[in-house]
Amino acid sequence: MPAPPAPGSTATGETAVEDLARRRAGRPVGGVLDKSRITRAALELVEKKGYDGLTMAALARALNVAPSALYNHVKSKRDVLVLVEDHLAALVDLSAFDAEPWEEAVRKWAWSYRDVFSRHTPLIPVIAVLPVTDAPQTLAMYETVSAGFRDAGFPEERIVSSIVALESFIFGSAYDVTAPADIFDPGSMAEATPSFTAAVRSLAEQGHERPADVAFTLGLEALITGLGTLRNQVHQH
Amino acid sequence: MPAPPAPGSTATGETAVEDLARRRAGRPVGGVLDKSRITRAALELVEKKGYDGLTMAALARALNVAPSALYNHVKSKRDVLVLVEDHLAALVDLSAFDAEPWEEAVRKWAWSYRDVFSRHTPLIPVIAVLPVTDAPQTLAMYETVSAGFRDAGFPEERIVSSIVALESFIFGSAYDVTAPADIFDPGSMAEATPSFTAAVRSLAEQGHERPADVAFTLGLEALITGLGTLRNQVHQH
DNA sequence: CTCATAAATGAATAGCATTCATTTAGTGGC
DNA sequence: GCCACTAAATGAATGCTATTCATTTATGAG
Repeated sequence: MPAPPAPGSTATGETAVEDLARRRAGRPVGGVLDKSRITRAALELVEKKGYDGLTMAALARALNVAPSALYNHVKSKRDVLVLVEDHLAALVDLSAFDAEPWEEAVRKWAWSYRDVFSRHTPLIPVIAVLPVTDAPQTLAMYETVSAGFRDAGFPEERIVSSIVALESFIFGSAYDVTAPADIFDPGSMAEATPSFTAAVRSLAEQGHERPADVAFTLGLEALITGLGTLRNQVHQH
Repeated sequence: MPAPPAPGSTATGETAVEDLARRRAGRPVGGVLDKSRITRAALELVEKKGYDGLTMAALARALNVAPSALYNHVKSKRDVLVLVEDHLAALVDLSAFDAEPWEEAVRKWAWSYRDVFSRHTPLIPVIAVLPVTDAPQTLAMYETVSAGFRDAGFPEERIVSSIVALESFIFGSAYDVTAPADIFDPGSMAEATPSFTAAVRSLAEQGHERPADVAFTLGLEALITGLGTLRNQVHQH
């Protein structure tokens, strides 16, 4: 039976011990795989070719390896997506939970979270149902955010639900960013939909911001205000 | 050049004229395709075998037809998904926009919308970036909801953004419904994440409702309250 | 009766994730 | 210094997938 992940293991599942052993082995350049290298290559591939270009074959090719070799390190393509997701989770800005008031901390976290995953929407169906155990960096994010909610005076039993509500809004909003600009143009159906057509036109006329940003601001501020009323005490500092 | 869709065309793109012509043709049972039949078969297939079972081959088989025959009626599999999506949009409950106050109308719409698509999450990436022109029933839903917001006193230029914000929350929440029950179990990482672990435990202890429903209620009520403040007049009736 | 057209066929293509028996190479034990 | 064990790579093969295309079939109009 394999030992549980060592406490010092990184997000990609590599331990310092394994790494050292590998280094001592003195293998020539290229051809040697590990989860960290797979993650890095997958991310580069996605940035270069998009998620359609992220295939097991292409990933293997980028690593100078046969496709089947990948399966010694991940058990499916989904595993690769999880590795990428967890790497991205570490990029989400949590700094405001240190010093700033709850409202501002949530605001910065949410915007950063949305921005990161709006460039990686194919991961959203994966994250949304991903057990936190499989994604240590994502779990670390939840820990920081949970602590922020607790310190802000949220009752313990409402913290997870509040975070889930925000996260749901964030995931949905990440899609909006990638939607085509004319997604709401009713075209030839305009006469049949007068109220909607007028509303779309009205937004277009005075909108200078990106429409997705307007909606995100609107929803996020509503959520911050609404969820904020759950607090039973003010964050002192 | 083909004529634009007739005014009387249905959600599935069939006209009464075409239908009549087909009926007069008196073809034997089975083997004859149209968008309506394709949509119906796709929906049945999804309900029986899930979205993994919805392949062009399986769909053709259900219709007693060669896979390539489908491409005379849809130009890609995505088109099939759009047909299904638009059929589902017609199932969303809009009745409360007739008589009930704005808050209650939005509440019923949102719950219904989430429930319908929580059983069809693979469609979410498709809907989220789908031009409304391609989905008449979906567009009809937007018209009803827009009119409801207008009548409730929303300024015209904020209506679309408010709906988008709600929709984003709804799509994200639809994923939550399908998530495994133990998705937040920190497992062996519990000691490393004390705040989060305590919050998860606290929710589990007193939760009788489905966790996804608690989060949805929390977020939805916050959004209704928050967005409601945009109104400059009360809905009289 | 003829012709144009819509719609179905079946074969072929290219790509996909994944499996498996086999080979290679490097490490720890003796 | 050899032997055995194991981790990791290979390359071929499998069974899917959506999609295309030249060809055939059938239907209704003129």
